[in-house]
Amino acid sequence: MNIGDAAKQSGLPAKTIRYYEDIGLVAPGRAGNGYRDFSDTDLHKLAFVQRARSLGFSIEECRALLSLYDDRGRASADVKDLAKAHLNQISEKIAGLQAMQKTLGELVHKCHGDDRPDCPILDGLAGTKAKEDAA
Amino acid sequence: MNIGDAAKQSGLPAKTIRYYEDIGLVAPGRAGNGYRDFSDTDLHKLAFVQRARSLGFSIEECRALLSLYDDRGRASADVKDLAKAHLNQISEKIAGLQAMQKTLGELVHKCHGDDRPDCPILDGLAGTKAKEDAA
DNA sequence: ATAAGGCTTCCAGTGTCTGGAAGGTCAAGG
DNA sequence: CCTTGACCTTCCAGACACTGGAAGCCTTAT
Repeated sequence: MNIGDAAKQSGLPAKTIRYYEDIGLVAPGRAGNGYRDFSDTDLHKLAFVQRARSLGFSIEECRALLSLYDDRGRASADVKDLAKAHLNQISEKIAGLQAMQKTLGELVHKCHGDDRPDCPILDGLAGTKAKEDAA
Repeated sequence: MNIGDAAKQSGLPAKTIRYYEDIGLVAPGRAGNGYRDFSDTDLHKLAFVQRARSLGFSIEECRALLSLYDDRGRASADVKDLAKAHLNQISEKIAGLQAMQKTLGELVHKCHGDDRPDCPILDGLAGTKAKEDAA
């Protein structure tokens, strides 16, 4: 199967698939004309990586997951550990974003947003009047 | 003021400050010896950018905010629009991460995590048994 | 024969720094 | 005066995960 069809079936752009080959995530064979030739196994791996990436796993985490997937004798605990570590990273990112949301939301709330120049958002960013002064 | 002190006062690494000069966010003067010489205004700008970055604004958004900050005649509505657009981006990121958290959390929950190879996480990523089979 | 579309490789750019090398400057101590 | 160490300078390269584009070969249809 050529790269265009592999792209359609895996949901990944052809460019990305070539990149994945470059970094050694997949190793499709080659047809006589030099075209990449994707087997079913290759396709499964691509789809696997696509799903793992969509869950936020880094490329290196995907590589680790793929090698666990290939290892018939793996311990599911190893996979679970990797996934839990990633869940922690996700939670931290969410917490960070929620903190931003709260702070910025408060500033936005305080800003009247008309054509006058006075702006609590800029004041907050500048560090002047950072605390509420008769909010 | 030298870059080391500017770094301490703004909370930004010296490397980052040099980078910000490179891309034109700040333009400190130079002392006779070639060292950068940061004025109070430069320091304020650096601290401003530091805060804006910590709220997740991109460099280009920071550039826009700085120019609004410099513009005594700005309309606060312009600032508010920028901030609200950024709040939307934050909300979208949070939603995306929460979706990942939910999906991955369910997979982790289903995985017994012992030394046997059977692993619902890998099955889920592989697309086989993606739906719960007697979860 | 030709044209369209898919495939190949390679180079460069995205965004935001970060690390390191090679070398100039400054203040303190001997 | 010389050395040492901390600080400063510039420039190059790398990190992440692609993405775009150019130049050129291969396949298929007309």
